[in-house]
Amino acid sequence: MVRTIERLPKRERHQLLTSLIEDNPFITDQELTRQLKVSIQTVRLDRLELGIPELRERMKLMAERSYDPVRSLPLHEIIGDIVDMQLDHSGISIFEIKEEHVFSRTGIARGHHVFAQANSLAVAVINDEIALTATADIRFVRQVKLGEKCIAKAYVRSISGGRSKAKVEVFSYVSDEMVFQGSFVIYRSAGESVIEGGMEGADRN
Amino acid sequence: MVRTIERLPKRERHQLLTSLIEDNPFITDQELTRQLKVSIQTVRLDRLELGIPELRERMKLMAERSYDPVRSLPLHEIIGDIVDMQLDHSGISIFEIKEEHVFSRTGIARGHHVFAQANSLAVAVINDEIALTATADIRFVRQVKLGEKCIAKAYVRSISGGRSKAKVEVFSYVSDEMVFQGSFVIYRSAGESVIEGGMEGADRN
DNA sequence: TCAGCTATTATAACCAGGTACTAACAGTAT
DNA sequence: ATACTGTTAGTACCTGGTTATAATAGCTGA
Repeated sequence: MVRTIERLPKRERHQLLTSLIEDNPFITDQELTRQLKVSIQTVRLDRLELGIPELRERMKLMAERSYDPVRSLPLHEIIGDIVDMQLDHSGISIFEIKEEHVFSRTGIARGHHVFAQANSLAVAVINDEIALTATADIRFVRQVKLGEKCIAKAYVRSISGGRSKAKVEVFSYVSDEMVFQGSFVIYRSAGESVIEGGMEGADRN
Repeated sequence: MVRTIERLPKRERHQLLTSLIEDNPFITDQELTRQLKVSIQTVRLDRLELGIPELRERMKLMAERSYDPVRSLPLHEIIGDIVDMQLDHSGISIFEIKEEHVFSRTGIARGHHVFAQANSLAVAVINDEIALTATADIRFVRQVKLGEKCIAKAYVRSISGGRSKAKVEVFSYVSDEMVFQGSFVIYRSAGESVIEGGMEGADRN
């Protein structure tokens, strides 16, 4: 038969359908019919097989996610992904600079995102129920730009003051080049009452 | 007639309807009918009068808002609301600590939010096309807790280094009590090329 | 007292964007 | 031939509405 050139095998069509919906969740089956050049039933069978819900369900899920005040914020716990962690000793996290972290005009990351990565890592590396940043001495060595991956390394330098203070140094790199350096003093509660003057609490079990 | 006790005058019903939808945007007219004890037609006329779109439109709007990568993030430009601004001299912003800024267990604000307010204010107060944080020396004096309003005051202390550097001090208060203090060095471009070592760019016209 | 008004309710037709099911047909494999 | 896969078609039904038209109740002013 004159198998039209357009027609894809099922597997490929499934992939295409998935990616079409992924980068436009607001697309209707009608539209998909047009783009995939198959009948609307096929589109629906495909969605069924792939477990992709109907348009309205997709919108509802998105709306619900954005309505949840906790999940809707990216800066909840630790900023960046932990890739290595030795409590009370050192830790490493990676944080990719995306559109939402930069100034649109310049493509340069806003400083507080780089700070947030370093700060949350410094707090996380302290093995204690509650850890709070007391002071920080930071330096932005060079700009970090859109798309760059920022690797923060934290080292616990000392635990002093009757175990109530720790000094943590954090260095952030973009491929071997240092972009940020910070020296943090973290207060820690040794299971006791909250220490005055801090700013961070770490939820940990 | 036995005007049922439940029935509200139109005005009050409108208010109630508005607030019902406000704190549960996922409610259907059917549900509203039950809660307001009027017919579904009345509910719909009310929505029409009040310009409240149907459930699906409401969900769509929410989904679209959360899908827009720019609008979906609260930390885009300046953190906190500017209440006073004298460029190259001083500025004040207010930032309310909400659920999303604190550790759930302790109710204490994460440090980088307080830092972000101070940092973005320090950058904003510099009257230049591009302003970048070079270094910061900061101190969290005491914790800031859920619900507290953080008032940051920035003062430009000096403009030196051939107009390419500015020193800005920021003090943050919760009702007269200082909670944060920071000393920032901001690089500025006097309309020239970008200076190395900075981290912030300010979009301004 | 009665027309005129607003507010409310009822009824029906219609819509988008589906689900669920049943059937038919083409091509391919066994 | 038979069975199986993939695709298309058609129908009934669903939710959560819209739009339009009409009927009813209650109050108001002259």
